[in-house]
Amino acid sequence: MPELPEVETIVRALRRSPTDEHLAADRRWPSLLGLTLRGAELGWERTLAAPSPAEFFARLPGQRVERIGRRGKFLRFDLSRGDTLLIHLRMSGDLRVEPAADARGRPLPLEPHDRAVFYFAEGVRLAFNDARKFGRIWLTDNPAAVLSGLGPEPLDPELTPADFYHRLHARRRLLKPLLLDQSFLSGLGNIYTDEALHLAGLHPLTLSHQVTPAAAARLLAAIRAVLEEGIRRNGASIDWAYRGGSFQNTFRVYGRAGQPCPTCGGTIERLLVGQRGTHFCPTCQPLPPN
DNA sequence: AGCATTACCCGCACGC
DNA sequence: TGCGTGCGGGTAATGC
Repeated sequence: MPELPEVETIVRALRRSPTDEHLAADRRWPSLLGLTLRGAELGWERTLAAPSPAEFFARLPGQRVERIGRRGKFLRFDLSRGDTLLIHLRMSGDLRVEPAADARGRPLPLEPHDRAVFYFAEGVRLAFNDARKFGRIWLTDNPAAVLSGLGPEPLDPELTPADFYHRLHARRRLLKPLLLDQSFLSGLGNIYTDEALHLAGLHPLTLSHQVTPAAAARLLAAIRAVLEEGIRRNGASIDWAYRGGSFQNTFRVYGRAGQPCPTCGGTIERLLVGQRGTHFCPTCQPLPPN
């Protein structure tokens, strides 16, 4: 489900200080910062990518959450004994923070599809819910080994239009699958890629090495614009996975095949590119002659 | 050799 | 009921 803006929204919510003014209004997200892990349980063992369940259960208790962050579509929790907890939500993963027990101390029931649950000494728990079971969790003292293949962060100002242009020309690939490739750029998924290509006026089948410097600059600006708009709207909520965000209300092309293009009024088309549904406006996003 | 492409796989829920 | 589809990504096989 989640792409960069959805993961960023979750990270910001998990990070919020308990004294934060919003917390009183939204009890779904007490801050996890500073809380101490007491234990965990797994509802689906394969959700744990590493280490073994035995080692996972042995290493977790007693570690405090010192930092919460994001790298690409990974959530990252730095713990107090040098370990890092990494969570990738893949297609259908979601997180909840909630009390672990009621006022009488009775454990509260879990939801269907809760694959992992982290219990904290302070009485709250973090539940990882994932209907499709594609999501993964790592507990590691070397997070760089898991994250090392990721390309640059699209919102990092150190990534300049010139860098981006050079990266595009270092490959000879279709723009759509290239932008989805996390080793090229980290954080984009199917929705924001289609939205960015439309905003930049580039056909998804454009070859990366034929993008001009001006078009590369436009594309990078469009990627940043759609990601920032997504973050501002707390992400997108689509299909049966509702997460509170509203970016879906501003989709220009994604999921709108057969409907009018917001720019020119022409009809949005849908293609299959690399097994992924791809939505675009043939008028606003012409395919350059080879 | 190394890069790019394609097909397939992984569980499940939903709409038609 | 059956089929197509999906906010992701890993792997294997094939092609240039």
